[in-house]
Amino acid sequence: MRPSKREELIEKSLFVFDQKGFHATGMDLLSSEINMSKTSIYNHFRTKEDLIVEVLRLQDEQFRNWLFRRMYDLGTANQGGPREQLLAMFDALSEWFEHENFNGCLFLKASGEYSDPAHPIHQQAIEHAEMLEIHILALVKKASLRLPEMVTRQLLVLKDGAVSTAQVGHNKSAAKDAKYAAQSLIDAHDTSKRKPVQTSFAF
Amino acid sequence: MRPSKREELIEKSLFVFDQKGFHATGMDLLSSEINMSKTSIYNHFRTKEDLIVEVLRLQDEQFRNWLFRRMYDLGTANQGGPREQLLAMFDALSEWFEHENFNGCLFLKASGEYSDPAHPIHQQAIEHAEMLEIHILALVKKASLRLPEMVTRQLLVLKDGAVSTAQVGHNKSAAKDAKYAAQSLIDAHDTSKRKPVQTSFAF
DNA sequence: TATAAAATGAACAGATCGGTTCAAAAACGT
DNA sequence: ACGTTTTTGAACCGATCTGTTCATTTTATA
Repeated sequence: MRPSKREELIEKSLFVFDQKGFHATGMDLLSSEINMSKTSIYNHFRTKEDLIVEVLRLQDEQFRNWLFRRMYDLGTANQGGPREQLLAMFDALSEWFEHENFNGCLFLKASGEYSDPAHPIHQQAIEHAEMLEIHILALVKKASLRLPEMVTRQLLVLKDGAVSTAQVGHNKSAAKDAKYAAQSLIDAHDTSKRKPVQTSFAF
Repeated sequence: MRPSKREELIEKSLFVFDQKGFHATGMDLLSSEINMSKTSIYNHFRTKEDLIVEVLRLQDEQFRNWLFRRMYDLGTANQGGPREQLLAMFDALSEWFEHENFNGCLFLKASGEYSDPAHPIHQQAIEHAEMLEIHILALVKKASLRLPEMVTRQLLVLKDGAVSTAQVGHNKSAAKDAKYAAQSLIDAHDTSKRKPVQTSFAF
């Protein structure tokens, strides 16, 4: 069994599921869209759901690789450090949103169509989020931010909010808005800066 | 045509679609779940998609009514003003997330299953977001925050991020994290407080 | 070039899809 | 109590669903 054929199947299925949705994509349609016989598909995967799980695994790998690489490249330019890499996440997101094939987050859509958290497909969405959190947390700690776990979760809330806002489409500036919000958050927790005053006072 | 039967149909369908998804819910199953004959359903609605649009209209009305009422009640306690109402949005979200029937945002799921922005179902999701934005913007302006449009979009990004984080389920503290982030944001744009310093400086 | 492995198309299975039809029953307004 | 409206169940339609079967062709390896 050549690995390339199987990989090609998963990659092309990823595109179709992303564009048309999981339940809305029938196996006959998928077969014709990716130019592979249904017999072959079922020779590689026992069920449609098995295929979807593998599709999500590939997307997890591809997305994380792309995002972290992009954060690094954009963030380390001009002597940028971990703080700049964190902020570059939102510039990377912006690039993603502008892409012609952007159609929302596959994991978000997967969790929506398979809402049982115990379902293997939903589990993949959960695992993807956990993997992202590990990497972001490491960067937040490198940036010496106070309350690193909370700041990490907040940055990921901003990221997910930008993604879902971009998916629904009511706000084209989601990535930029999220970036400015992230800047405020990071500055407010930067140990190298004076702690911002939280209570009101006169000038 | 009695309005009560039709309303009952929409309300019960709302629950089923929310729990099982749109494509995953067949009309025969829906018919039995809501105890109404398929003939009657199709006497009220020409197509399944027409029904879904009406379901989303009801959800828009119910959710906005509930959220704004809850923001007002929670936010105006203890002499709270618009600032407290805005922050109360995240307390309301937290209540929602804790509810036994919480299954994510119906509009987010709708936009995921009907990704064409021109589709009437997707349009309902967009309109819902716009209606929310109008109300939040009014509150932000009442709170005399600088850059009210941007702050509004940022607060909504935090809200959507908390919702999608709670849907995927990898973070139970999403509402609380979003609230703290919102506090930072609001304080940073409060005209009655000293403008927070954005550049680093020594003590 | 011979042999094994993999991919193909097309038919098939049983279930379900969205939607329609119709005669009978139930609920309604007056 | 009447006639109208609404609801019902069940059968039915053609299409599509996930998944299987199988004989044939293509591809890779040796």
